[in-house]
Amino acid sequence: MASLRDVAARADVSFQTVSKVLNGKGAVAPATRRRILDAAEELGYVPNALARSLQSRSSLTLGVITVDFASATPARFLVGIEREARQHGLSVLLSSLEPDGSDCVRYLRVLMERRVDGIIMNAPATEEDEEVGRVLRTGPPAVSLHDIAGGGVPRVSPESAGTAALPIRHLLALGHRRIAMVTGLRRQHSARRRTAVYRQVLAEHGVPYDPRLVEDGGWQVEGGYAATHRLLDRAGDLTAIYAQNDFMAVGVLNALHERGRRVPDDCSVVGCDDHPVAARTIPPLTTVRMPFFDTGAAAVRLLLDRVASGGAPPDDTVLPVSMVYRASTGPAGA
Amino acid sequence: MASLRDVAARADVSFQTVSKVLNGKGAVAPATRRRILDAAEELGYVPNALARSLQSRSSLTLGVITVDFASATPARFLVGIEREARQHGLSVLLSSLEPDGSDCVRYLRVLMERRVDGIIMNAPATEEDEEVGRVLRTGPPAVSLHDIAGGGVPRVSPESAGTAALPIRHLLALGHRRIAMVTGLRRQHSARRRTAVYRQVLAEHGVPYDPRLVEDGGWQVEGGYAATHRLLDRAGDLTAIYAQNDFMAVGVLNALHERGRRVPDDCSVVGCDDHPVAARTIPPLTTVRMPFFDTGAAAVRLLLDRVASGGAPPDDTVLPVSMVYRASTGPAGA
DNA sequence: CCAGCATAGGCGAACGTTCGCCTATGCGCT
DNA sequence: AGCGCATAGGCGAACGTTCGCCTATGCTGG
Repeated sequence: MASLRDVAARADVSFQTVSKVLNGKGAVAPATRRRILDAAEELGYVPNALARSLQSRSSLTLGVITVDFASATPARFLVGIEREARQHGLSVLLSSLEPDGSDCVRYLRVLMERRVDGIIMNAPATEEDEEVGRVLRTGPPAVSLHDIAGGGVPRVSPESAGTAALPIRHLLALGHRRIAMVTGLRRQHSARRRTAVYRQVLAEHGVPYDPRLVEDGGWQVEGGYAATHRLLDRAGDLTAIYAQNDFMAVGVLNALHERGRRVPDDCSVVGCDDHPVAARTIPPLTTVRMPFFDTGAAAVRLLLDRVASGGAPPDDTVLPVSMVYRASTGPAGA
Repeated sequence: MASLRDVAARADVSFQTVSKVLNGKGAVAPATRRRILDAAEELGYVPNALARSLQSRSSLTLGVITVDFASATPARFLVGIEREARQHGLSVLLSSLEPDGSDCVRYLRVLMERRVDGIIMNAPATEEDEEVGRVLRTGPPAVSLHDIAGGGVPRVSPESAGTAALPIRHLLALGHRRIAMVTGLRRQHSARRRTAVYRQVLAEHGVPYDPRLVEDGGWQVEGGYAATHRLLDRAGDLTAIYAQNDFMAVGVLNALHERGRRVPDDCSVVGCDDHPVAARTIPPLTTVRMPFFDTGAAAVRLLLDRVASGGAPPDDTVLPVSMVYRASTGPAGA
């Protein structure tokens, strides 16, 4: 692969002059310029970004560490991140983690070795990992979609309280009192926080908390399905179910169908995320719309601000969520 | 950020000796070794992969160019690619394209500038782009999940003929004759190829081809929904629908439900991909299982072979697909 | 007692850039 | 005629590595 020197030799100038021409800096005579451009063209010269980065001390790369994005949610964050990064001329170096996040520190190190300009974390599994927090604080500027142990890393995320409060209030307003919830992996902060909000909103409306109405669905379709069967087995009087994401809600709908419970007449269902599929489940799903792409984009912008300013970590950013009302919810006891 | 030189100064040796110690090459006295390791530790030394790549002429990076992976299919390929790459110690540089693939050449150039060791393409929109083919042939070894104009780039993909032949044969065996198909974007090769196979399989069974039974669903849930309504409007006698992916099948099921057609009694439905959601639609969806992760992984392995051997592009790799039978299909006229 | 060799570590060069500074040429002005 | 200045382009250095080769020291064996 041709280098500046090769082009220079062919155009009979010094390689620094070639650099000048190719970067449009410095004064160069039109004829020389032409000769250099031709030589570069003929040799198929492609600049070496590695060398450039080495010299300029900026790799124009963002590192992204994400939970396995085979599921919909992380993939959509990732899309938002990638799109925004691209718009700023940055490349994205992608690392996905084991489900338990055990290899996070290792990948952080790889990103640091590659001198990425910034790091975006989307790894709920590492929320309590002190080591991850420590490494993040010593490395390049970082932003996280989740909590980071020990702080110092600004967070950008959809309003987590709202994702539980909105649907529960909606169901309460419809007259429901026995409201079940299918959670994501309960050992994760985000699922636990939503559970706390669930309890609090119920309490505000004078509805007692019943732990038998909460089941772990592990974020997956099958988990939502199995959780619903368990819920119906031990709390058959429930009249509504909130699933913490739409995929689990698909499993919920299926299980209710199997049990002969009509939706929404016998049981209302609310999902979360507003995945395209939610619009066409049977019945179409009332759900919480999450600003996935915007969150990813906001994370990138925040990171770039940090890189540019070099200042202290800014405040957390919270993006609003909203309800989408469809046919899967109705008045209690209809 | 500390460099070899900084560590060397602190340990009072030459920086090359530090390099030796840190890479475990060459003979170094235990005491010196200790001093160097301590110095590196104290300074928080992190090697500079950029400089290393410059010298070693290998970036240990794979470039991936993919269609927008907000939809399920490309995301799952990507996961397969990323997992396999990780296992080989390679990082993944991610670029996603505009829907029309117009920025493909630009991103290829970025990858070449960054001296990636190989390129994996997952961009159906550029299948006919001659320029893309040309650039790919001059760059580092590449592998594509789709066709590349002008050839020279080995292809790794699920068996495309099977994805249409299997479900159509299944429906024919159930006695269906009026079999409709909801395609992906029809201007793409893969969708067109499946249409050709659809015609051929029908012909083999003596069933005439009726263009009114084929509709474009554009790969999306809503597209599948709208296409089904159009199909029912103009060919109400259909008894089965094959949707070229599961998300469109969700839309198909919903539209049939709206029209009061029971599945599978009044109309059978087959999807494609075996997305987790397919197992819990109402009714659960008969579908084609695609080896997404395996395909991504196979692409990486093929690419690594090419990088290692430096040989000529190997043959195309085709991975088998299979049927998953669920409740959405049944005998015709049941 | 010295050749020979293993061991420890230094040193120069190269990878491909960018940047700042220096020099040579030519021209206009007083 | 001579000064100064703009223009064109050369040159050295630096970014942080790795690699191969060289040298100094000390030990072993004949």
